[in-house]
Amino acid sequence: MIIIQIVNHPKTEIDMARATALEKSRSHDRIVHQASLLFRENGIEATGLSEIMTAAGLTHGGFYRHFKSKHALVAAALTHAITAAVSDMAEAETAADKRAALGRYVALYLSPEHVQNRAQGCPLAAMQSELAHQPPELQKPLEDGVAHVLTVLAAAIGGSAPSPKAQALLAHLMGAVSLARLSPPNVETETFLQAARKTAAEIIA
Amino acid sequence: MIIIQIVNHPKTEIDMARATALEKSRSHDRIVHQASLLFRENGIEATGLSEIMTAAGLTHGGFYRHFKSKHALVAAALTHAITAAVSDMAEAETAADKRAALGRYVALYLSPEHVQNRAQGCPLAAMQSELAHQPPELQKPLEDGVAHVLTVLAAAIGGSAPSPKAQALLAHLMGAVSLARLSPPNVETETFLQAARKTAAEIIA
DNA sequence: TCATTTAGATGATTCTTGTCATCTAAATAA
DNA sequence: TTATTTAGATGACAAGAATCATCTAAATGA
Repeated sequence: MIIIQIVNHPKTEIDMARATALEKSRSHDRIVHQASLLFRENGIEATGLSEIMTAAGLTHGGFYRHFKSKHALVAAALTHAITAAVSDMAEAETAADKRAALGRYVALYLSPEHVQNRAQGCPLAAMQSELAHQPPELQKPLEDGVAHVLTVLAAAIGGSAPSPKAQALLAHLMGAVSLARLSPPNVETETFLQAARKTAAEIIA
Repeated sequence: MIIIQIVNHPKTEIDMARATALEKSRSHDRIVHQASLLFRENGIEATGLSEIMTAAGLTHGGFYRHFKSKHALVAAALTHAITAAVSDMAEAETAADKRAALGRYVALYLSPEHVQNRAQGCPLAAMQSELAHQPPELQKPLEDGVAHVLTVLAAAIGGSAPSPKAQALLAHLMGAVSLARLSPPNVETETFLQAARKTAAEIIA
């Protein structure tokens, strides 16, 4: 009741719009977030819209209030995931001891946890081959995202893009996690990741 | 007419069976080969059975004379592609100068041609993320294939599996080609591949 | 109070899959 | 000749997808 009274109180135009707009914005964010998890976990094509909407607590029909197509959602989810990944790296870029921070990031990337946690891990490693088959309108967000990651890595290493070292490092990180995911989880995994960390350190040096 | 006469001539049982069996075997091989190309080029899920059968010069309905399901074809196509890739490497394993032969293989893998030629290139690099989502019955052929590749690489380097060097090398190769394919083709590609070749050489050394 | 807007739900559509029963044409065997 | 086998073709089917028109319930504004 109190809520209703409050709602009925006069508000500024911005406030009035904000109430519903906020709801929609929250739904929007939930859809994007769940999509980014499911795409990484099960693949883009293998994930249906209804699965995503259900995960977001909605039904499939409401989807087109938020996106004009599945492709548009893929773009949003990809950008979302890359942005999150870059902000993980941002620490390495701004930290006092860049090298130490970068080392911590590399150790996190080349950890067994990351190998197992595909849904919350690096979107490039998780969706690599599928990303190459996306339609042209997705290529630009993708290429921009890759370029962004490379810029941040280059800065953390101590140079500026285009940096062959940053490229070699990213390639090595992605390849190592991908290969680890193609092999059965066993005791060798850790020694393999150790070898990958060693190589990564040599690339940075 | 002559042909008919020849056909009507008595043959041994083996010969008689061989004529049709050979036809079927050839169709079978064409299906597997075209599938392995299309899966790498456009993705496994994105490639329909009718597309594959048309590419093999047949119609979609005949498919189930050769395979019990699409999954069975995926397994056959994957094994086919990995076997072909390994035989490319075999030279490096048996050559007099193993290191030089391995160097040639690495140069070929990290070439612009391989980056562009996804359909005929390394199946692991081409289908990476999709392979991880395949059903359990495909995991064993896949893991065996990866293990086989690693064994051959380890032998070429001069050790035996499990070899952290071979693992790090394969990871770097796969990652470099994948990353190159995620970026727009431009002049930087060659300098990036150059950096990747340098790192590969350091891993082997 | 009543009219308008809109986020989300329902349900239908259209398309594409993988799958399979059935038909054909040719080759083999009797 | 006639019967049998079978690789491949035809066509249908069910399941699942993306998409979208329409309905609903609630909130806004007059």
